[in-house]
Formats: sequence, structure tokens, C-alpha cells
Amino acid sequence: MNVGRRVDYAVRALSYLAGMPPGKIVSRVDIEEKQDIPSYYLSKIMKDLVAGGLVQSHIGSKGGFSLARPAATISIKEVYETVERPMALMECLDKGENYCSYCPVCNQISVWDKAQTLLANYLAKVSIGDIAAQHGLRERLSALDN
Amino acid sequence: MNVGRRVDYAVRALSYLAGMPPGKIVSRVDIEEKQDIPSYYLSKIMKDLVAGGLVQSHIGSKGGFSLARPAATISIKEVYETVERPMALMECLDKGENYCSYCPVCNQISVWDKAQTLLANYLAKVSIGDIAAQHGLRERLSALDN
DNA sequence: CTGAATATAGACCTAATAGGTCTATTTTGT
DNA sequence: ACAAAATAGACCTATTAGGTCTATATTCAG
Repeated sequence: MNVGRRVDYAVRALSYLAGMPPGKIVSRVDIEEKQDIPSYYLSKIMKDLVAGGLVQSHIGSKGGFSLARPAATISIKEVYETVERPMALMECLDKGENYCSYCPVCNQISVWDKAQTLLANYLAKVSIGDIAAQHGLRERLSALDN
Repeated sequence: MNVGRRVDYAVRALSYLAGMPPGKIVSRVDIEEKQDIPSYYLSKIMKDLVAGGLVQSHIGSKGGFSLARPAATISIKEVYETVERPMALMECLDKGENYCSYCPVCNQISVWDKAQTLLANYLAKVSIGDIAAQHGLRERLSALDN
């Protein structure tokens, strides 16, 4: 039920990039230092973000990373699923009906399914752009209330 | 981000008890067999449920377990927190502001906070009684939509 | 009173995972 | 040519999830 560092770090890195002038290329080490992320660790996360098309990488001297898309189009849900795995509160929700023999008669599963949908819908509505913008996030979140 | 067996098994055990005639005492082994829960494992879970006041235990021959409260008053959120820990999507939401030095300026945290509240509110509205009742659960869940 | 059935408490084990660190290689700007 | 960077992947360690077992105390039925 908890989210883990990979996602935390990914969100921080992406927000940091989002706060840069458009097109600015930032090195891994710079992101790690400014965002208080353990040395080296980010390299694995950035690899996923590049592979997922959220971030563009630039090899070589003066290389680094920049956002591959506008920050407003990158949802937290997408970030989560890019660096981790599909969001699923229970394994059967991910692995399908025949994962557990009780699935066909399981009442429990519809509850977790609903909870998961609630969560996913919300997280799909919040973007890296929202997080990067310093002002009024809490207010904008409240507006999402229903 | 996922819920784990302890909660799964706890919900199954409680629902099973809820489906029994009121006051009926059911042994651990019986629950394990009928609900397809690994032998012995349930003993640790039931201990928590007893300690949490959700279940009443009866030691000795012909002993076993029964619900300590009406099934309709036992929410899934409560079950979760009884057999696991307080629901928290990120550690700082649980351990407080000084867990991470970035907390005071962290925009991310308000997003997870909101997500967590959404989840908790929903799970607090669904009861073991809802799950135990065989009919119309999905319909009743839909009614919770907003 | 005795024995069987039960919860209780806690030890124990194993595999997987999270989180982190490091190094060799390739690419590229200056 | 050199330095700075990403890339790829090996490696390590502590924790946790999930499960199994056993010794003990309690209680009911005969």
C-alpha cells in the first residue's frame, strides 16, 4: 500500500526538469544533488523514464536530460507505471481472473477494484506540471474534489 | 501500492464469520479450509483481529472465533489497519513532517495526501457486512460513486 | 478426572524485493 | 585527445512477506 522511493525520486527529478527553462539539459549528478537523491541511484530511474518516452537523454559531454513532453501532459499515474509497474492494489486485479481460484465468487475483489479505479483516476488528473508550479497546488487539488 | 495476503485473508475470514448464524463459533482450521487460507497462517492474523476487538475468541475444546461486533460496523479500512498498519501511501504521511528534510517545501506530498484520503474515505464506507452479503454489492458500490 | 480440541505465543525459515553502490563501455562536445 | 556524460548491468545488504511449526494454557465432553 505504499509508494516507494523510485516513484518519489522520479517525480522529484521530473519536477526539477519541468522547472528549468525549456530545452535546458541537466545532468544526472545535478538532479541528484539538487533533489537530494542518492548518488547513482537516479541512473536506473532515468533509464526507465527515457524508455517510457517521458524524458529525452543526451549522451556525451554537456549531455544530460530534458523533458520529452510538456510537463502538463505527464500524469503522476503515468510516472508511477513507467518506473514501477501497472497500478494494482491486489495481484488478481493485474494478473486476471484465473490467478486465484476464488476469483469468480470473490466479493472482495470488486471493492479493491473500485478503490484502485478511484486512485488511478485521481492520479491521472494530476501532472508533473501541477507539481512543478509552486503556487496554488493545494487549491487546485481541492477543485478536483468530486 | 499493493495490499498483501494478510488483509486478503483477514477479509475472507471475517466475511466467513459474518455469513454464519449469529453467535456461531468457528475454529481456525475450519476457516482456513473453507476460505483456502494456508494452514496455521491464520493464527497470527486472528490474534491481531482479537487484539483489535473485531473478533471474539473462545479458548478450549469447541472453541474458535466469532465476530465481536455487527459485520456492518466493521469497515475494510479498520480491518486493514488492524492487521497491517495505518494506511499511508508514503512514509512521510505517517511519520510526520520531520521525516524528510524536504517536507516543508514538498509539493508532491499534498498529492499523495489527497490520494490517500480518497482511498481511506472509500474503504471506510465499505463494511464486512457489505462483502458478506452475496447480492448486489457491485450495485451498492456504484451508489457510492461521488 | 482424563483426554481431545482448541486458542495463544512466539520461534523459525526462505524467497523476494527495495534500496543503494559501483564499474566498464560508449558517445560526444571542446 | 580528453573530459564529461549517459548506458548497461553487475553486485550487495537489510528488510519484509509469506509461511510453517511447536510448546503451553484452557476448556468441554465423557
